[in-house]
Amino acid sequence: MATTTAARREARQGARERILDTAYDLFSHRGIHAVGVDELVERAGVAKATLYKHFPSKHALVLAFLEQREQLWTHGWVESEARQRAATPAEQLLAIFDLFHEWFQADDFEGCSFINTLLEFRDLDHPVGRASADYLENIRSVVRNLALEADLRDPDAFALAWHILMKGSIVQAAEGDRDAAKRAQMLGRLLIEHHRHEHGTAADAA
Amino acid sequence: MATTTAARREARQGARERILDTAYDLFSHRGIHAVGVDELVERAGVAKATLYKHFPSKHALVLAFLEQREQLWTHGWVESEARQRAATPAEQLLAIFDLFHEWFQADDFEGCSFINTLLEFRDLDHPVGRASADYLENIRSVVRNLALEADLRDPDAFALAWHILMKGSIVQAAEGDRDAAKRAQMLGRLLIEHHRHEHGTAADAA
DNA sequence: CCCCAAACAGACAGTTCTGTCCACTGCTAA
DNA sequence: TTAGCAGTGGACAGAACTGTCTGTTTGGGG
Repeated sequence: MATTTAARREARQGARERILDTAYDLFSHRGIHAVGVDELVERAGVAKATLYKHFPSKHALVLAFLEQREQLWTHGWVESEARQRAATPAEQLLAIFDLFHEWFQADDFEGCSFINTLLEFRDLDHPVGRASADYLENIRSVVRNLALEADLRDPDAFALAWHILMKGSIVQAAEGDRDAAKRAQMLGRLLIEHHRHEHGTAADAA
Repeated sequence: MATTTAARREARQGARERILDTAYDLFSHRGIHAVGVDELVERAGVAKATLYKHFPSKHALVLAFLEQREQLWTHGWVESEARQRAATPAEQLLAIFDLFHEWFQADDFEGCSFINTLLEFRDLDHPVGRASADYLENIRSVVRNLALEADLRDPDAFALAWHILMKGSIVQAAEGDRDAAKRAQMLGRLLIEHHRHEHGTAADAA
């Protein structure tokens, strides 16, 4: 009953994909340690030995999940949607928070898997923690590129500050604040204004 | 060797305190699930039965830890230090990020236990997740009071936005950005300016 | 037709975790 | 002196976890 014939046929033509897709669903919504290998293989309709043939360990599967998350979330969703939804780079940056606003309304809102996984492992030396931090850095890279295109002053500092807004709003959404994206967007407007070239870098007085 | 006679004498005059202190250290630095009861009782120099006499379960101990965290961190550190370090309420708000800056330089930086625990349990219905979210709300309450004293416009919205900066900078510090507090402070200045009464609430144009 | 590679189910080892229990010890107060 | 109480150390049950292994099934290419 757990694995129907149909599921099996599916499995035949891509056990690895089924495993990775299932891992994506489970890991992103419930975290790493809360999902056991037994549950994972059952949900994927796959034998345990098959999982361990495709992935040498659970950690290796976690790394593959994070890579998938970057493809689907960072690039496939945030970057591409933000670029499509607005005309100018500055508006594209702000559009990130329009996306977030829709995301935060979801009942099964899962948060940022890179933040979640990093805090779950809490060790930048561990391969999984390291990978999480690296993928977060790649998000900043997307932001930095938009900042460059928008001709903003000091794109590196801008991206770091902008990312604080992104992460802060995501964590706040996990707390239950459905309007967190709107607040972050307002702050984003102030930040963009602050990084306009016309804007002086000089002292803001005491 | 694990429990010296001195440790034992200590235990005698306050086993509960020793357990809670040890839980505070271990849970705040390594998270909840990563710390087992066996390790905890050994580090506390206490018998397992003693722990379960004072706390009916590990979850109950986690709740006591979170309460302790609010006392020591939220009120005993953030609130009281911020109020002492500056004269005006607006400067006291900004002083929060001076505190954070010092905090972020620590080699054993542990992050915000309320965020960490909330994301670890990822369930606002679970008592531990609920408590974490509640304690985060209490942090906002501290911010809101300072905003009121600073006579800022819409203290509730201000506190929510300000908290995004606090949490975002903490997560970014966990990634390794030691200057995250400075960036958040700069955003904080913009936010305070935006909430000054003289500042118009009216449309910011399209 | 038949063989082989891939996937199957599921038992198993070994560890780790929470929580319970029991017999023993030492201090303190009546 | 003695009774009570708080704590000790360690064994134990029961569950859950990762990873291994055995033997079986199945479908497609030579």
